[in-house]
This record gives sequence, structure tokens and C-alpha cells, in this order.
Amino acid sequence: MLDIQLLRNDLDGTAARLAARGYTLDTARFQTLEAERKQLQTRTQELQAKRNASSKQIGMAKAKGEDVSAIMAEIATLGDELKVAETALEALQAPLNTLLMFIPNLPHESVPAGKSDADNVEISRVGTPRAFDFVVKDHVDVGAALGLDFETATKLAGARFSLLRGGLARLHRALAQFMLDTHTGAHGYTEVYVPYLVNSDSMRGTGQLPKFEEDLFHVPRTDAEKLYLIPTAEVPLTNMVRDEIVAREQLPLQFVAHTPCFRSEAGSYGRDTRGMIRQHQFDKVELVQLVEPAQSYATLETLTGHAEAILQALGLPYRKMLLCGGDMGFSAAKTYDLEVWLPAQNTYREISSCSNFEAFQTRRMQARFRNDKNKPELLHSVNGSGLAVGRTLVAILENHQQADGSVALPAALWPYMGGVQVLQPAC
RNA sequence: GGAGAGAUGGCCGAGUGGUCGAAGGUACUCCCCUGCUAAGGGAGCGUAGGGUUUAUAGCCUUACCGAGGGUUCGAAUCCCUCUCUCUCCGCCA
Repeated sequence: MLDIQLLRNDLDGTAARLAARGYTLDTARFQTLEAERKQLQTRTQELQAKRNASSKQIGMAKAKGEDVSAIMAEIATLGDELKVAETALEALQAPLNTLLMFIPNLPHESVPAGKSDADNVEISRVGTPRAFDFVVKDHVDVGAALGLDFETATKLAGARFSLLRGGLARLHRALAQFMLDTHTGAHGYTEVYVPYLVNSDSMRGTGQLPKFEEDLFHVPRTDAEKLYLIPTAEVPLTNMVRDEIVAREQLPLQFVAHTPCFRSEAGSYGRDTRGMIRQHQFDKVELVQLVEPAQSYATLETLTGHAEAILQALGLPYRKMLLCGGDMGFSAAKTYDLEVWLPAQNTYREISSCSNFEAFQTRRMQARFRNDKNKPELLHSVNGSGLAVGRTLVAILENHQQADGSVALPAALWPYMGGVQVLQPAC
């Protein structure tokens, strides 16, 4: 959520910055609603002030045993007038809030203009794609002999689910363990175990609601509010500080969690239908930091580096992309995507997305710290995948496959695999 | 699932219809005193909005005592619904 003051003070400037990411702000509508809001709110507050003053008078008069019928008569119709004004104000604030909640974040000045991923800028390229002296198989074919089973998953749940057996299931677990240990041990994050179902306040806090409800799975309940399956651990991790004022000495907060993620993938029919690139359920190790505003862009760089460290340790070639305005997520001010090399697709595919949200999420959440003037100030939130476990597994199968159908595991994983260095077919 | 108790400011804790945004304590900030990491004295100290303003200063004002409704001229206080916490019983990975 943007600061509404920004819209009031510099509507055209804000609209121009939003245009850079392909969003057209309805400035006329905003101005109309704002003008009406101002008038109605002033009127309402005047009436409330009058009521408060009169009630106070009545209280004082009664305490002295005086007659209050004169004052009572004076404000006889006040209640009705107030009700009308309050109702009108409320009715106006709803669309105004909705408008505000649907406006995406402003792109940082360093974000390139552009409409789609074609306009993203490559920042760096690490590792060299391997030259194969045999016909490269994709992860579905490599995995088939190792325990990757889509038929059974489909029987159990439907399309866009996968099932792993044996060494492959262990590899999946090993990857998550390795990532967690690296981030807690080498990068200073605190491991957190979180709920996988969260309430709507949490979803609103990080920006999934109200705009992206159709992308989420939810669980209805009879008596209580429905719960949503998390699409990323970003939601619970960031919302940990919702409605909190964090002591400055505790900053930066660095959290890491390994969780399943659930996405309905509405609107992506026909895209990535083969394999486990795009699933309704996948595991991810997520990094979240909550920092002082002045630090957040430096944090974005280091956090992205933390995700890169995993790719490097696993010997996976990748490139780092700076997303253009039009390709960024709704809540982000600046995003780097890390794209891993997939030889079978002969291309780089997203495996991590690292973003600075500035105060966009924390404003919704009222997540603050006490600044050097001892005043509450909004934190900045920065997060990134470190990494998507399923896609990392895919990348390992494809990049480290061997002619005989086996897969050579990176040394970093050996301790997590009980010493197994190669996954052999026909497990 | 059954029975009961509770939810107040950073924390503790008073307050059951009226000058309550809320006593007191504690923490924190500033000042004084004290010759020394203690004690004492004084002052200040909630959040989010709106109006005014060059102003994130000041002034005026609104809302907020778990959440949402209701009663009333007036609600932290009364009524209803919900959420959460605690205690006891039952069940249970």
C-alpha cells in the first residue's frame, strides 16, 4: 500500500512513476473521492465534537443537580444527523481504501522501464553451462528412473502435483536441509517454523489480498474466518512483525523458513504443464529481512547474494536479472530474479526472486521500529527465495545427469545424503 | 467436546454509565542532587487519522481500553456475536 499522503501531495508525479511499471492510475477518480472524503470527514468530525461537548455538559449539569432538558432539546436531532454523516463517510471510505489497496508499489529509480520479461536487464552470469556429449534428457525423463512419479501424484491429487520416491525424495529433503543450514550457519538467519494456514489479515499484510485471491487455496470453516494456504513463507515470516514496534537494537531481523507453498496457478493453464516446474504444491526455503529504511537496498544485494551462494555451492550455472517495471510483482519496488540454467530447455528459468518492498508491506501491517528520535517508523521488508526446492531438484537432475542415466550429486549434498554421491537409476 | 475465569497504554495494574485517553507502579527521556556503575527529588512520555500550515513544528479536532454490532444525550464500564488466553475434565498425533 502506498502512503496516501503521496497521492494527496503529488498525484501526477506518483501517477507518472506508476506508469513506468505499466499501471494507469485513475487520478480523476482519486481526486473526486478525495474531495468528497475531505468534506464528509470534516462534517462528521464537527458533529462528533458537538456531541462530545454536549454530553460533557449534561454530565456536569447533572452532577450539580441542574436541569438538562434545554441541552437535550438542543441536540435532539444531532444523533440522526451524525448517523447519516457517519454512514456516508464509511460508504465513501470503502472504495477509497479499495482503490489504494489495488495500487502497486512504486518502482525504485534504478528499475529499468519496460513492459515484459523481454525488457529485463541481465546483471551477471555465473558458471558455464556444461557441454554434453550425449543427448540431454529433461528432468522428467531423468527422474522417471530415479523415483519421480507424476501418475501416482495425479491419482492422489490431480494435475500439477508430484511424488518422489527413494533417493529422489531424500535429495529433495537434503536440498532443503542444506539450504537451511547454510542460511542459519553462514548467513545469520534465524530458522523459524511457521503455520502453513494463515488468516486474511496476514494475506493482506504482504499484499496477496485483496487483489490475488484467485491465486490462493483456502480452507473454509464453519464458525470462524476462512484460512488460506500460504503461497510462500514470506507471508507468515513477514507478518510476524505485524502490529509490532520492534526495538532498534533487534534490527535487522533475519528469518528463514522451509515450507511447502500452495498456489492455484489460475490463469497459467497450458504453461509448464510438463514436469515439476509449476506445481500446486512445492517446497521453498524463504529468506525474509526486516530492516531500517536506509539499509534496505544494501540488504537486497546481500540477501540476493545469500541465494546465489546456494546455486554456487550446488554447481548450478545461473544468471541474475534486474526486472523491469512491467515485470515486477505487485508489492515490489525492486526485484532481482535468479535464473538457473536448464539444459533440456536450453534456457535460464527463474529459481529465486529477491525483492525490496520498502514500506509497501509494512505500511499495511503497521510493522515499525523506534527510530533515533524514539518515534515509531515503518520498517522495510526484503525477501527472496533461497531457493525454490523443487526447481533446484529439477536443475540438479538436468545439469548433473550422466550418460548412463545416473545423476552426480554436488559434494555439498553428500553429508545430507548419507554419503551417497550418485543417484543410480532403477532404485 | 464439557465447565469456569479473563483480554485496559512498552510492561504490570486500577477503573462497572458522565469533566477518562484513562489512577498508580515500572521502563524510557530530560533536569536537579549525590565524589563514583546505587539511592533520592522534579518534569515529560500512547497510536492512527483529519483540519490549518512552507512544515514530519505548533494549534484545533476525531477515533482507538481484544474484534465487530447494539442500547444511551453520553460506554473501558450495560447487552449481543465472534476471536484469543488461562484453569479443570474428556479425547488425542
